[in-house]
Amino acid sequence: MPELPEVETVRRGLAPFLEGRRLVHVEQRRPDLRWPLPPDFVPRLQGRRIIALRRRAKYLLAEIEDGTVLIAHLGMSGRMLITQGRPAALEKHDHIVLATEDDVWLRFNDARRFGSMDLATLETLDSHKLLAGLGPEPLSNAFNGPALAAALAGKRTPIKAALLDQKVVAGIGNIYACEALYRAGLSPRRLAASVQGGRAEKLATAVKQVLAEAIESGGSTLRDYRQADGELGYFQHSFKVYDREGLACAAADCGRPLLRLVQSGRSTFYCARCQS
DNA sequence: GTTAATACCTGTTCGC
DNA sequence: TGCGAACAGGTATTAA
Repeated sequence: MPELPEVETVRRGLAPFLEGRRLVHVEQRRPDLRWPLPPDFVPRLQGRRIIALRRRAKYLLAEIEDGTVLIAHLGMSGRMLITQGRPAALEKHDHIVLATEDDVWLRFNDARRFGSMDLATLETLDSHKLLAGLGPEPLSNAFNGPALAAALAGKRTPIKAALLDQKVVAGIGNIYACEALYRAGLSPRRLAASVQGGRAEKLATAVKQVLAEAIESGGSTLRDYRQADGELGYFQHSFKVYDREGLACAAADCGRPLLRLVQSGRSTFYCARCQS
C-alpha cells in the first residue's frame, strides 16, 4: 500500500525516464479513476514535455513545460508499469497509458481504483483541493517536535488517528503510523493532545527515521527492478509491528506477543509493554 | 468547529 | 471444492 516512502521510490524510479522527455502518446482508457478525469486530460498532455517529477505527501506531481501539473495518487493498489517499447498486451486495470519520445511506455494500473489523477497549473497547485490543507512534509525541516506538538495541541482523538490526519503531517498511512508509534514508545490509544514536549520530539524523530529507512530500502529494491520490466509501487519492507499480531515483540527485554486493535475502522498493531 | 462513521472498489484470504 | 463473508485502506462525504 503506497505511503510516502513507496511514492517517493516510484518518483525516483520514474524520473530518469520521464524528466525532459516529450509525451508522444497519451491514452485514457476509462473516463474516471476514483473521480472523473478532466475532459481535456489527453490534449493537455499529448505532445508536451515533462520538466520535472516531484512529490507532495503521497501525490506524484509531473510538471509540464506549459505550466500544467499532472497530479497522480496511487491509492492503495496503484502501480506504475514501465517498459521499453510498446507492451505486447495491456493488462486488466491498465487505465492510463503514456509513451515518451524515447519509446518508453508507462502504464498506470490500479485494480481497486482508489487512485486518482487530475490537472492543475503551477499557479493553482497549492490551492488545489487535494493539496490545500496538507500538513508539513515529514522529512522537511518544517516538521519537528515543536511543530508536531503544536499540531496535536487540543486534539481529543487518539494519537494513532491524529498521525493519519494529513493536516497534521502529510504522507503517513496506517503502516508507518503503527511503526512510528512503536519506535517512539507511545501507545496508539494515547490522547493526541498529551503528546507534547519530549514525547512530540521523540515521535517526530521516529516518523522521520522510519520513513527515511523505508525510502532507503525501497531504493535498494528499485535497483533490482530496473533490470527487468519495471513494476514500481509495491515493495517488501520489514516491519516491527505491522501485521505481526501474536508474534513476539522484537525489543531485547520484551518478547511479549504483539496486539492488534481497531481504531476508526483501521487495524493498529502495538506492544502493550513497550508503548505507553 | 471537531470528531467519528461510512462509501468507494475489487483482489485476496479465510471459514464453513 | 465451492461459496460467500471479511478484509485491506486513503480520502471525500456524510453524520453525530
